[in-house]
Amino acid sequence: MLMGMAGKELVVGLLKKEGVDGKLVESVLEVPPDSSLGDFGFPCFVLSKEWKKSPQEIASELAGKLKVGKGVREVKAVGPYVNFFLEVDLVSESVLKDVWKKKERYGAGGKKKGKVMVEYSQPNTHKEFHVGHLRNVALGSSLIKIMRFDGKEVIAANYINDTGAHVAKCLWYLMKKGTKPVGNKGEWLGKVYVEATQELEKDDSFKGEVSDVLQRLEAHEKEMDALWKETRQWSLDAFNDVYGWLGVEFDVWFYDHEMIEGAKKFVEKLEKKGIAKESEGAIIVDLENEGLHTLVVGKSDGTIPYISKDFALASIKFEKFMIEENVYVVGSEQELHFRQLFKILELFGFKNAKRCFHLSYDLVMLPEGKMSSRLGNVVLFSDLKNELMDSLKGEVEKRHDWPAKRVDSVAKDIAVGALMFGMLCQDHQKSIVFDLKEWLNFEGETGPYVQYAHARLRSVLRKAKKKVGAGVDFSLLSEGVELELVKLLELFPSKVDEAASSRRPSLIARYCLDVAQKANDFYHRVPVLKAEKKLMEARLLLVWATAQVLCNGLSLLGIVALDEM
RNA sequence: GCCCCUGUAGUAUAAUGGAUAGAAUAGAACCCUGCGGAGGUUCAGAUCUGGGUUCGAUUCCCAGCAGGGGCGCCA
Repeated sequence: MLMGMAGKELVVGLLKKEGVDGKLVESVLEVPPDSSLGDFGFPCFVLSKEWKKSPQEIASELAGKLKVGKGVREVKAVGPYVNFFLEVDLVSESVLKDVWKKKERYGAGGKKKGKVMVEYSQPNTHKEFHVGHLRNVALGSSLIKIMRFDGKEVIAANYINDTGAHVAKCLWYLMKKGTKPVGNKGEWLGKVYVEATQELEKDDSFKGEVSDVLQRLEAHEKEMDALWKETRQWSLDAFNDVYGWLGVEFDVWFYDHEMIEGAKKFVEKLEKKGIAKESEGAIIVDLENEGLHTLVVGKSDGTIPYISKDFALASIKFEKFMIEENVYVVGSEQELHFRQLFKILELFGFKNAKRCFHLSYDLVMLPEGKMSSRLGNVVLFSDLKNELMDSLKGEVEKRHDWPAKRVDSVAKDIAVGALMFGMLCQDHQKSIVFDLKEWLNFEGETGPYVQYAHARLRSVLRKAKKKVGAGVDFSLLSEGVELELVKLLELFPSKVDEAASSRRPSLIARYCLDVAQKANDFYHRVPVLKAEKKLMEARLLLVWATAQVLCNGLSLLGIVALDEM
């Protein structure tokens, strides 16, 4: 990166001498699509008006005048572009030495001001955990890793939905049927909830019974409270199993039931400030002028709706945790909800209300359509996990004669790799169509593909039986594929920066794929261990650096870079 | 009805307004006496429609069409 900048400066300097504005050059200078075209390209369109010539003429004129030397090996006009070729060993030396020096910190950004809280996962207790929820967990956990690596202080938060109608429905059915849990209690509870909703659809008269349960719950009736606590814990245990398996962590846990009092107080303050008012027995906030409709912040039966609890939670985040930036990872169907929430926080007067951000993502769909618990076509996380593990254990056993424990552990790392990568490699604004067959196929653009590329590089390093060092002859790395690989490695720090500031983990996933593809290309075309000694040393360093960058990139996605698989 | 998001090979996707739209899967043909075939090589295949802005549009703007989501007491 450092020397990449220096290379850019050399080019800027050369063009400045010919009377081209330096800042202009910096803003438009680009990397050609194919490295055979050069290391940097200057598009001459921008000068066309000022110089009153066609871009092609300008390009050839400039290329003729510019002098080669001092790190710049060649200047060539290609159509409307002036392309620059840098001294190759200059680039590889700076990049590879940089990776060598920083190792697992290569790509990390400097410390940045401003405490951020990222809230994600937010599961409902008493409900099933399916692959749709996995997308949220992948996005949130990866974003946090990326932002931290980029230098931000980030608090990872979970917000458990442990009260409300869904809990009442589940407990109502549980009591009605009097069934006892079998197997994983949390998962079993999720199935009870599905049965409950199906039962409710059959007969309208059950609604009264459920409403009765809800009221007894909110009144903290002793017996009901005990059942709530017990069953809630089953769900929490199940969630923690999932988080543990995925290697996902939270710094703080908030619970829906803890927000009720604060929510009531907040709504009172809203009324005092004249932001909220009474209407038809309910308390509402009119945001019609903002184009955000009218919303209910206090129900006519005296209970508190979902959004008001978010007021209370936001107050805690701003006042107790003193955060400056507030990120919510939540599905796109709640976009209006968050626009309303942020607007009210702003009207209320929170200074950092403008620094609230809803990272919305689209649904995980099935080939036949939307997933729906009601219709029973949901892919449960646990089912997917088990299928993946079965398939992967078989694959690992085919290749290695390892003890069962190691097979298990490696299969798990690959399974997590497949899941996380699958959820992250695509833009979050687009829906993911979930096809189990494809998720069990580990070829192509998948996590295991990247992990495999890494494992092969590590294998070369193992077999070399020679210490890798940075004191090599960099000019020996002259093959096209070697230089392309070096240039890809050079990009990593800027990719991290871009992914963090645009909050797009998918950029890191795509980048890992690019590096893995190039690494495979290199692996097939260029022999390392059979090369002459000096050349082998240089190539070993490149292999080592590539593995390091893949490892750094994968870890930002929550994926283990395996040495053997 | 109004608001938001998305339209790229058969399928699912990538591309700060720039060079030949890049990969993947499925299809066809190949490569283990070459550092791990969970690989690699070759062939074939795509920007919803119509306007506009621009030297230049997959990208930005407008209008349509198609799909998804949302719109005062669900979360």
